[in-house]
Amino acid sequence: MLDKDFLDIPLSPELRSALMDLARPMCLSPRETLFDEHDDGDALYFVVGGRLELSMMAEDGRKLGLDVVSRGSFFGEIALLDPGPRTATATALEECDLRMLRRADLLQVLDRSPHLMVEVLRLIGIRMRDITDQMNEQILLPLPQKLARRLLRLATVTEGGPRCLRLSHSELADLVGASREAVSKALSSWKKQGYLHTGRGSIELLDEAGLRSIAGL
Amino acid sequence: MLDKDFLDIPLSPELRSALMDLARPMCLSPRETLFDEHDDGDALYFVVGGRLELSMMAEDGRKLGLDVVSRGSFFGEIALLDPGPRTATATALEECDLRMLRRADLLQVLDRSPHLMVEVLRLIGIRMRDITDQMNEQILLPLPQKLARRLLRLATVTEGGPRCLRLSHSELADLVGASREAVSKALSSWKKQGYLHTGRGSIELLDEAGLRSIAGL
DNA sequence: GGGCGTCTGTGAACTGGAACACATTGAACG
DNA sequence: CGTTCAATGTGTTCCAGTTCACAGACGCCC
Repeated sequence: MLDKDFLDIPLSPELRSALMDLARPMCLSPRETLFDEHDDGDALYFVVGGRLELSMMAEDGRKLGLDVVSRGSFFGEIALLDPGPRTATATALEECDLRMLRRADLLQVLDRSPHLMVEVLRLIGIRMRDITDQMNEQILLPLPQKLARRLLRLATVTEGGPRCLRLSHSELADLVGASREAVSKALSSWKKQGYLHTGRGSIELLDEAGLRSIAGL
Repeated sequence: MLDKDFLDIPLSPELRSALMDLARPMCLSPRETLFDEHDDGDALYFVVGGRLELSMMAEDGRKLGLDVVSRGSFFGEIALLDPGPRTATATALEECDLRMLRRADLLQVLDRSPHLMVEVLRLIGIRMRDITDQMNEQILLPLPQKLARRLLRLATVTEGGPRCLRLSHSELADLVGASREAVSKALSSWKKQGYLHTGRGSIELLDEAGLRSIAGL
C-alpha cells in the first residue's frame, strides 16, 4: 500500500508530498479511542486504512454518530486550524492505519511554500460545504430519506465489489440520529421490497437506484 | 461610525487594516437578497450595520433559518475559500451596511503578508467549531431549549441596553426549525412566568438567568 | 450440545411537535 | 375613526418516531 496515493481527495502532487513528508504514521486497535470530545488537540489525521467513527454525546447521554471515515478521508481539521477542544470523539471501528499532521507541521509547510495555501483554503472550504450539507439533511429530512442517504454514502466509502456494509442496526441508528427500532423497521421493509439484503451485522445493497429514489436523489 | 472598529471578532490590528483596505463598501435595502442558495460566489461579507438573515430551503419548501448576523460578524466564508455555490440565502432584514471581501483580495493580502495566514486559519477554525456546535443543538435539543438558547444568542448580538429583540414569532420559528404555533406557545408560557415580555414583533428578555436555566446552560 | 449474550423483528402505547382551524389584537393608512 | 392585513393566542387533531416489551435468531465459547 503506497503512501502517496492513499488520499482520494483531489490534491496536487506537490501538497500531497509536502504533507506526507511531515505526517507521522500511527496505528489504532479496534475500539480504541483516538481522542474524545472536549479533549484539546492540534492535529489532523488522514486515514490510510481501517474505519473510524466520529460521534458526539448529547447532554442526556445519547450518542449521535456524525460520520464514518475510511481510507482516503481526513478528520480533526478544526483543531488543526484552531488548537482547542475537539468537537467530536474519534473511535476506531477496526484496526486503523493513520497519518497524523500537527498544526506546527502544517504551518511549516505553508511557510516554506506559501503558494500551497490557496489549495489548503480550498480544501477547507470544500469540507465546510460538506458539513453544512449534512447538517441540513439531518435536520430537514424524514427518517427514511436520511437512512437511505446514509446507506448510499457508506457504500461509496466501502472498498468496491459487493456493496456490503458491516454495521449493526444500532450503529446505523446512531448515525442517522434515530432509534434502533425505527431503523430495523425501515430496513426490513426495504428488504421485503428487494432493495437490500440483511444479515447479522451486515447490510448488502441490492438496488442502489431504488434507494437513491427513496433518498430523493 | 468608524470602519476600523466595527468587527467584534478578535482580530489583529494588522489583519484588520489589511482586510479593510481591500473590502468594498456596499449597502442593502430592507428585504433585499444579497445572494441565493446555489448562486455562485467568491466573496465574504462583513456586517458594519443592519441585520441579515441566513437561511436554507428544504426540498419541500420549508425555510430553515440558520442565523441572524449583525454588526461585528461576517458570513459567506465558504465561497471565499472555495468559489462555488452558496450554501445559504442571505437576505437583509433592514437597511444594511456591508464590506465585501473577494477571494482575489484575500489572496492578495495573504500573498503580501503570508504571516497573516496563521490568523486567518484560526478564524476559520473558530467558525467551523461554531457551526458544528449549532448543528448539534439543532439536532439534539428539544424545542424549548433550542428556543431559549436562540433567544439568548440573539440578545448578545443586539446592541446593549434593553434586551429587546425585534422579530416576529414566525421568524423565530424559522430560526429554530419549528412551527410558528409551537414558538408562540412556549413564549406565552414564559411570558406568564415572567421570563420575558412580548409585544407585537418584539420580545424583551426580563430574566436571562431563568432562560439560561431552561436552555440547560 | 447447551447456555448466554448480542443482534434482530415486531407489536402497542405514548408523545412532542406539526398541521389545521379559528378568534383576537394591534398598527398602519386612507 | 373604521378598514384591513399581518401578528398573535389557543384548542384540536394527527402523525412520525420514541419507548417499552417481548420473542425469536444467530454466534460463540465452554
